[in-house]
Amino acid sequence: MPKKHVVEASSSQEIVSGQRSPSKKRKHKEVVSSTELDTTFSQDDEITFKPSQTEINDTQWTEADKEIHIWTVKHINQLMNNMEEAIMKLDDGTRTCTGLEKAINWDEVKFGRFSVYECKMMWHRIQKKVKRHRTVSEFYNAAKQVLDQDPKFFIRNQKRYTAEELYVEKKLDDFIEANPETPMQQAIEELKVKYENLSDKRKAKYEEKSTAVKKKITKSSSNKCPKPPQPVDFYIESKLPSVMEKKPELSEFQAINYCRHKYKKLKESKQIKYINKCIDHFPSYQEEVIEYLSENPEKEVKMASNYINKNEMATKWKHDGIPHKPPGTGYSIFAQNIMKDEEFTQNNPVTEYFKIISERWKEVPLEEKQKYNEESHKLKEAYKTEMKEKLLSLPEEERELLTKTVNLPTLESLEPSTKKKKTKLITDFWKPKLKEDILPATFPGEPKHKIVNSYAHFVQEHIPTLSGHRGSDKLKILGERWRQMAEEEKVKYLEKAKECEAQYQEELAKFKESLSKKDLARYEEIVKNRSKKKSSKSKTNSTITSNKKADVHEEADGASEVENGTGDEDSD
DNA sequence: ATGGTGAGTGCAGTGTTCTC
DNA sequence: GAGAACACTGCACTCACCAT
Repeated sequence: MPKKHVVEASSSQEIVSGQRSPSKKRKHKEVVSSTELDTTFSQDDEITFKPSQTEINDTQWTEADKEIHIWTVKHINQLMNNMEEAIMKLDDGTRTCTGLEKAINWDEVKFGRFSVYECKMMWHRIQKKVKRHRTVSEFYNAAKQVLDQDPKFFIRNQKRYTAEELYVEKKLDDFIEANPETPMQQAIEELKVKYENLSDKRKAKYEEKSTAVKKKITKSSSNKCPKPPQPVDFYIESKLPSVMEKKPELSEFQAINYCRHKYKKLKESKQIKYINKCIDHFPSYQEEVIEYLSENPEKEVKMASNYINKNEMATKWKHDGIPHKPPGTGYSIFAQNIMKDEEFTQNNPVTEYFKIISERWKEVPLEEKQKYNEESHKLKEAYKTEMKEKLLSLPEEERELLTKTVNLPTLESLEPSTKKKKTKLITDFWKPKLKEDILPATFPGEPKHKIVNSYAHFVQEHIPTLSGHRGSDKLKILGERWRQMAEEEKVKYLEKAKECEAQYQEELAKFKESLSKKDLARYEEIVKNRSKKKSSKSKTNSTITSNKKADVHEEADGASEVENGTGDEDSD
């Protein structure tokens, strides 16, 4: 499994912005005036030169570059010395000029007031001049040397498209060697006939190569950003030749579709092979995109972050030992059990499944339902434990990726207490993460507001005695009792309320004292926000109530209209 | 707006298999 | 991934009541 699965879009953006756009180059070209770059003589009386317009165009000039464009013989010698050192570090005898230029550390080469770009430019000029200076025999010897090392070097870029051409290319050298008298054109014709007489199996081999070449050419010519292949593509790649051989009646397109269909029906254990191939290929895809971006700096491309889909990812994790999520509820288990029955699924239309299941579920006795629910609970707990163990065994980075991509539970959600803790540690308080975290409802450690209402105290004390009544009835009864209560008796609750208020104020003052200036400001902000929310809520509530009332009126009006025969429908 | 609480409601999300 | 039909869960919220 590749360590880095996801490449952030921002990094690819950097690649884009890291390139100098062609327009910028043109700007520089315009700025460099001919008078500035005139050939001059230095104090050393040595001949200097100005870069040609083409050289300026080829180079990425900065404002600073323009000022230091005069090279003397001394400078050239210095550059040569620096280049020698740099080349000695890298050159293993096989590097080409282009390859060397890419690998070289130009920061070590640059010197004095000459920038990297200017040094590069001068090195280009030196190479160009040396090439022109070469004699024909030197050139011939160099070419011969290349040919000895790689006989196909000078023809490698010729693209051959068809399977037949690929066959001819492969066999031509041997054929000519064996038949030195045969003219080239005739040799090609004879090889073409030979190809025609090949077995289908051997032909398929060349067809496969041809498809790959065509694919490569179309890819480069269409200049589209590479896309990550899917597991099914790897399956097609490996199976297509044999499918086409076994089913000659199918066109290539049909054969591909046939492969797709086959892949869908493949067991998960077999799909894993192709999913893994896909994952292994992802770094190559990233490289392709980076290369594409460097060639097309003007394009804004977002690199795919998911190279396999959710299901495939789940298959992969499942295969790697991630426990499979159990069915949700007792009813789900019941439904699942019925669905397992092939007779049931074959004899009923899909849309009827759950109608039938729900009917059967209704007939299940309560005790049995309870059993299903217990089983569900057991499975859930077992899953939680297993999942927790598995997640803990993974490195943190991988765990995060896993929970993000497959929507697997987080470690927190697997904790035994299912209810979320509402109070936060004061140390965690300043960590802004989620929107709701920015302004929570309460401040950690804040004293709870005490009951300042005498009636509320009365309710609090007496409501437990009315356990047999409905919630709404309880307050009805207590309201009645409160009204009948003597004023002297009420004083008790009034004093309690006052006491509570005083206690609350005291606790609040202590709490505020314990806070730092920053925390206090934060707390006050929360209190302010709380009262704002409440007032807006009460406003919306009153609007809803008034709207409801209006609705009721409208409904009543509408009903009366219908009754009176004035509604639109009735009038027709 | 506040205290209390249970019942009820609405919504989002989960699960099942299969097709398009 | 949506949609087909259904059950279920969990959460947030409302409602009922009253006096201060």
